[in-house]
Amino acid sequence: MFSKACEYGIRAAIYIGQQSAELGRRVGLRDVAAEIDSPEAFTAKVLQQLVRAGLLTSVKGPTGGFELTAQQLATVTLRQIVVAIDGGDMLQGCALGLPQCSAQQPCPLHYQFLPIRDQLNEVLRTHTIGELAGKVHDGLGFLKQFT
Amino acid sequence: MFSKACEYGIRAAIYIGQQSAELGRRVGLRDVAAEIDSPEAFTAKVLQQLVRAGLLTSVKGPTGGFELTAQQLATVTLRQIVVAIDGGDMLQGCALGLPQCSAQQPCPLHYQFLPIRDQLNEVLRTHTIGELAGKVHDGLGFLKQFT
DNA sequence: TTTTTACCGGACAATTTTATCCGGTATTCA
DNA sequence: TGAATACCGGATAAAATTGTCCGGTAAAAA
Ligand code: FES
Ligand code: FES
Repeated sequence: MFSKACEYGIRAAIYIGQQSAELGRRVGLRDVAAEIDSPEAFTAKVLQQLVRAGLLTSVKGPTGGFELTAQQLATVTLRQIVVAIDGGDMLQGCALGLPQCSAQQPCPLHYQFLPIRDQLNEVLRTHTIGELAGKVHDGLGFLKQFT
Repeated sequence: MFSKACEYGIRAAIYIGQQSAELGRRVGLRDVAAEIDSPEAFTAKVLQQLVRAGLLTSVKGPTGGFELTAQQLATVTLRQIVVAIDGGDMLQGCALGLPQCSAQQPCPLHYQFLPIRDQLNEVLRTHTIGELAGKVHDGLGFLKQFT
């Protein structure tokens, strides 16, 4: 579905968002990688992408780390993260890989896949990081497997 | 969504199925690759996978090529092709990459993604190659872009 | 039987994705 | 000011995916 980079990016953003929202504190890379169970250096690259895209904030030096501002918590959507990392192909492209998806020359699956893709877009578009972070805080969602 | 190999495999199977159903003739690799606009040698690898999985039939020598029997046309589903090439991860795995998707420890997107994944499974499970081949024959579906 | 056709199988190569390492820079704190 | 902290950026490497090449095998036709 999503690339590994995108999976890490989403999980990281939600974790950082939860810490920002509930505890008002920044979290370091080491902490993030441990809490979402991802490779540290690779996660750093993904977070840098998100920072450059303006979807989360970073601060250098001691007491530094990553955080989501109140504004980011309320407005950054899953879709923005997915687009920033994976691009829009999965959100617009043809399921069978035709160079473009359109009703002009639809692939044999076009009309079956449209509602699925629309629903995916809807989910990604209507959920903010703050909202998902709330679920984690309430114990309704997990970002790694606890044995 | 799907891997390139899987996209080629689905398009190829539909094209071969259409030729088998409507014209009762086998098609060669060169023909397949041209009609679905895919790299020839790579497509050969994918077709070999599908033959080994019993989802389509190949015949060597002159007048040989690939075909779908009447039984295969009526019973082989998209899901079988996807599973044979990409495996079942996209059909069962967690959207955020957790090692397993379950309501025991759901990721924050679990309940939003379940209906999407269910609908995807339903589409793949309920459409046979013969059915999709019919759309191509009727001009309702395309397997490559005509300019 | 010989030749030709076309799939099969394995090795190989290019590209993309995933992952690591390390020095540089900015920031905090003593 | 100096030292420690932690993100930044580029280079590098490993792995997976995508793509190619070529000789081998089976089958049909001459
Ligand atoms: S043309 Fe294939 S999904 Fe629209
Ligand atoms: S646990 Fe993530 S989709 Fe089910």
